[in-house]
Parts: sequence; structure tokens; C-alpha cells
Amino acid sequence: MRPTAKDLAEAAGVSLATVDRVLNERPNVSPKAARKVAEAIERIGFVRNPAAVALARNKTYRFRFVLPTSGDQYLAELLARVREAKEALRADSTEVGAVQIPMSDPHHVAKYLTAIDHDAVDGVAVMAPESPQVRDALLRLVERGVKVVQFLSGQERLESADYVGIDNFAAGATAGKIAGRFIGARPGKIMVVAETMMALDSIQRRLGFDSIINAQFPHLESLPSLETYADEKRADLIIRRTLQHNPDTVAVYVLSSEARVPLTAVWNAQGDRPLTVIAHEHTPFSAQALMDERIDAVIAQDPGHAVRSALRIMRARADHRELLASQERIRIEVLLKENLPLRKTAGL
Amino acid sequence: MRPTAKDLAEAAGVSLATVDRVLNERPNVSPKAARKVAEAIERIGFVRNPAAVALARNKTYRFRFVLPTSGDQYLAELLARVREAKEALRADSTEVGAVQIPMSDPHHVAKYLTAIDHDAVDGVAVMAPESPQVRDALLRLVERGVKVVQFLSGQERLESADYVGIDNFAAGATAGKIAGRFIGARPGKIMVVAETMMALDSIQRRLGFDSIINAQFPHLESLPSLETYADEKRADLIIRRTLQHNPDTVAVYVLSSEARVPLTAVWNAQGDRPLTVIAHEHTPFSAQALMDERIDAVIAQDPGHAVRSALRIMRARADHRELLASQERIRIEVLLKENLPLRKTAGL
DNA sequence: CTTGCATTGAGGTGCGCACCTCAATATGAC
DNA sequence: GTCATATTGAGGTGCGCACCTCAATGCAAG
Repeated sequence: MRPTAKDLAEAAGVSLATVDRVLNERPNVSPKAARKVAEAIERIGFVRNPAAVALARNKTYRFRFVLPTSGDQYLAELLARVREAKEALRADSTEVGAVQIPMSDPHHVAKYLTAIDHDAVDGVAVMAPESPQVRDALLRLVERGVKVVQFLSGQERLESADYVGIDNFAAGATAGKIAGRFIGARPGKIMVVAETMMALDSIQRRLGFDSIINAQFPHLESLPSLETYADEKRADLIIRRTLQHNPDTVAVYVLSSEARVPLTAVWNAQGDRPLTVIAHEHTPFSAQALMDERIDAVIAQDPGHAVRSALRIMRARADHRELLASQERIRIEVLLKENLPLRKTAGL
Repeated sequence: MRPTAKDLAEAAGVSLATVDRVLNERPNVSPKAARKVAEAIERIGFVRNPAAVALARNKTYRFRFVLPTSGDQYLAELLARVREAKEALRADSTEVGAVQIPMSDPHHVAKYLTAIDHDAVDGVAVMAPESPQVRDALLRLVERGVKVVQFLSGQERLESADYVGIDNFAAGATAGKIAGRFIGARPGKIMVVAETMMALDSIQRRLGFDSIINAQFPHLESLPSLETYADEKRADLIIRRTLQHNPDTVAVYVLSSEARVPLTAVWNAQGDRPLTVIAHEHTPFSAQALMDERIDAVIAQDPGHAVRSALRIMRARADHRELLASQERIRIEVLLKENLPLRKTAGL
């Protein structure tokens, strides 16, 4: 039989009360007693029964995702995955919520984060652009005991928070490698489009992309980044103009997670010139375009995995538990028409 | 507060005992009572507290991985991930074991599976080649109430068991697409190497690979499969001969999960001819070769994910629970030098 | 009507732990 | 030595459920 706390007390030569004090880090424990218990834990291989702990604590965990209001299909996908997790975790006394707030004004974001009550929320996963205000607000949240996850966002990594998401430099490099090798020997220019280059992740992807193109594909030249500001008209205009000015364009790389607007503009202005197209994120749009062979490859990070990982991390932190690092690493996926995961509605 | 079984009994207008009978599918419940409880569950949103269930049942789950004895680095990686999961699940009253048995004789495998005691093991994840004997043994296991997972193996899928692993046709197709596009316009031949073509997964990968090469890259020709039988000398010989006979070879595709032997042979015989190289599975060997740019791309399925998924599935089946299908789908990963996950030894 | 069986309810026990109180003892400062 | 404080032990309660027993009721066949 698996040893219980009672067995542990016996093995350590102390009372159950002292074992409880040690296990739950309560005050008034002598170093000697603590040592005796720690030694006995090792010796008899005691492991707390998480089910019993959960039942006895009878605590409800409350985690919240803070996401942007704007956004197109990828954000919708993310919200769907949050809802899915919310449903799945209902049984585990875990309340999962999501709020969307405008990210344009850092002060507003910071204000929202600051208003979060430490004993109304156990953990927050924040997807917000880098800014000193947000950064400070996150640090203060951590100090108040709220577990913070920097979620899929190009923020400078905080020491005291966890990060869930990919390495955007590597993602850009991967896009660069795929682009370079798919284009082949044909020399020419690569059009790079982003919603905005104000975001740290866009910058990192661009740097990664250029590092590969410059080092390994000298016959290719990546053009200055075009910024659409998520505006269809503007996208149409600048993309059309860029294609006109650069008739030797051989590829398009869309940095942002929403590729619908820029790529629609590209296809409108493309004429019959063959283009290798690389985009980010698996959305209904990008999936369909892969199937239609209008996008050649998609660099993606699985939003479902990201959501679950953020929740696992917040839960583990709340319980002062360790977690399996390898499970929490978000992979940089390369999606082609051939390995596109089909979304099934039916069960397993 | 979250409703408990007591609340449910009240809402349904029955006793706790009847609620218990319904929830645990015990006999002697009238259809009327069952209906009343089911209705009340919906109405008050009752969800069983899994922690309380686990504690009250106080059951230990025993799951076993049945793996081949032979195998090189990928198998070692798989075993390491099983050990990791074993350690992680120790807290959850779940005993994870792994056994390695020779897979060459189907009768022996079947005999081993048949000998598995239904009340010594709750679930088995089997990685074994397709054979009628094994197939029958698995079916009998299912009938005896043991949950069965067909694990990373090219078996015909059983209706009554779960499958964990990738679609090997799609994996081959992905390899074909990457190969074709990486090679570019240069016409030539592709050498295809496998440990054996007796395995269903090798056949499926080959079919997927050829389907893409034939349809989309008519200037390329994939050569008949070479079988190494995991024999270094034999591999060296047949690969050297094939390269001599086909000086216009432009690429190598290694179908099997162990690429070390065939690729070492290729590199010995390659001379200075440039080859695009595609292999399967992320191993220390393939990772190093990617870094050294001696392999261009690796098609992989994450063994850690596969192990965890198999365990989640067996656990859910044992509890008659539903599970999140999207989490259990194993992705066909495309690994390049640029998006290679670095294995960190430190925690998160 | 009686017999037999199916159904239901009441109640108890235990799973392993967290959390609490109160009394008893140890340890230190003075 | 005395006092204050730190440490320890004993014991109880409850978390939500599974599983068990036993008595009570219902219902149908004969």
C-alpha cells in the first residue's frame, strides 16, 4: 500500500500535526522536525494524494485570459479553445474566464490589470503588446500573489512570470528557410507584410526571417515591411503599389497572425505571376488557402495547446507544484497542405 | 456553491442511494428514477467532483506499454518519455510500466498479450507490427475489459480500441512535398530507404510519398525501396550500389524511425554529390544531423505527447469518461534546423 | 390473499488530507 | 529559579463521494 500521512508521521517519529505543519509550510516547526519529516518522505517514498488534497482544500481556482478585442480568425479560434477548456475544467473546480479589452492604450490595459483582485483571481494569462505600463502592472500582480502568464505575446519576458508561446525569432527563421527553399534558385524579391511593426513579435519574426534569407539565400531580397494596420483599403493600396514597383517579386511573407486581409489584397493584385506564400497561424482562412494551394506553408503555434499549457502552469504555480517542462513547450509547427490537421467534430 | 450529490438527490426528489445507483450504473433502478435524476443533473448543472470520486474509489490504475526489444534511438527516447510519465503519474495512483518483447514472432507477441491478466492491468498500449495473431489477441484483451491503445504502430485500426499516432500516408505525403519543393527544378532520382517494407507504416509512408512525387513533381523519380534490415553492412552495400547505379540521385528519403544506419551509409558513399535528405523522427542523431545541415528536414511525431496521450486515453476509458479529442491528435511535425526544439534539462 | 422480486430509502463507514483548537512540553531570556 | 515564547501532540471536523447493509415499500403473478 501507498504510504499515507499517518505512515509518514510514524516513520518520522513525529505527530500527524507536525507532518501537516511541514507539508503545508505552516509556522512553528523546528528545523530538526522539518529534517526528520523530509528524511522520512525520502525514505518511505511518500507522495501526497492529490485527490485527497483537492477534496480537503475544497478550493476553487479562478483563472482569466486577458485578450485583445480586435483580431480576426486567430483570436476567434483562441476564444473557442478557451471556452473548450472552460468546459473541460468545470469538473475540476476551476473557473476559466476570458475578457477582451482594447490593447491600443497601454494605460488602459495597465489599469485593468491593476484592478484585478488578488482574492478574486488566482491566475491571469495576458496577451498584450509590450509597454512599460503593462510590464509594471504585471509585476505588481505577481507581487500580490496572482500567477501571471505572458501569453502568446511579444513582451519582454519577466523573470517572475511564465511565458507560453513560441520563440518568434525562430519562427521567422523557419519561415525564411521554408521560403528560401521553396522558391528555389529563382532570384527575386520577397514582400513582407504585417499588421503593424510596432509589436515585438513582428519585429522578432522579421529579424529571424531576414537572418536566414540574408545568410543562406543571397539571390533573394526581402523588401521593407508593409504595415496594413488591419485596414483593407490601405492593404490593397500599398500591396498593389509594391507589386507594381517590384515586378520581380517571387514570394510573400505575412508576419501577422491574421493573413486574410493582406493575402486577399495580394491575390487581387497578383495577376498571373507565381508567388510562394508563407503565413502564420492555422485559421479557417489559412487552412482553406493551403488546401487551394494559394498558400504554400503556414508557420503555426497550436492555440489549444497554448491555452491548456497556460492553465496547467497557472494551476501548478497556485499549488506550488513542479510541472513537466517538456509538455509546456509550444512547438513551431510547419503546416503544408499534406499535414494539415483536419478538425473533426465527432469524438475520438 | 457547486451542487453536490446531496443537492442532486434533493432536486431529483429521490434519495442519495438512488442518485448513487444512477451515477454508478448500479442495478435495480427504475427508468422513472433514472429519468428524474438525469433531468435534475441537467437542471442544476451537477458535475461529479473528480477528486472526491478518486478518493472514495481509492483505485490504483495500472497501465502498460508493450514495446519492441529492437530499435535504436527513437525507442530509447520513447522509453525515456514513459519513465518520465511514470514518475509524473506516481502521485495520481497510476502505475505505468513498460515491457519490451521481441516482435519478430507474432505468436509470441499474441501469447504475451493473451497472458495479461484483466485484474492486474487496466490498460495496454501496444506497439507491434500488424498480424492476425496480434490482432486477435488485442480483440480478446478488449473483451476481457482491458483498455487497448494501438500505439504508433502500423496496424489496421480496431474499432474497439483507440489509436495514438500519425496518419502515415499523410506523413509520407508531407515528406514527399518537402522533398519535391526542396529539391527544386533539378530532375533526378530519389532513393528511398527503409528497415523493412514488411511494416504497414512503411508501406503507407511510401504510398503517401509516391502519390505526391508522381502527381506534383514529374521530373523526379522515386527508386524502389531499399531494405536494410537494420544491418549496417547490408545497408552500406545496397546504398553504395544504388548510388553508383543512379548517379543522378538528388535526394534520399528514409522511411523508418531509425535513420542512423542508412544515413551513415549514404554519407559514406555520397562523395561530393549534393543530396536533399528527409528522415523521420526526432532523435539525438537526427537533431545533430539537422544542426550540421546533413539532413534537410525531419518528419516527426512527438513521443512525449504520444505517451501522455495514450495514458490519458486509457485513463479516460477506464473511468468511462469522455476526452478532448483535439488534444489527443498527434501532429505530423516538420522539423528544420530552424524550428528544432531544444531539449532543456532545467525546469521551465 | 400470499409469495417473490424489484425498487427505494435511511444510514453508516471510509478514502487521505487540510485546518482548527487546546493542552502539554521544551527552550530560551532574564 | 521564573516567565514568555516556541514547539509539539492529541484529537476533532469536514471535504464529496463510493460502497455497503438492512429495512421498507411497491408491484405482479399465482
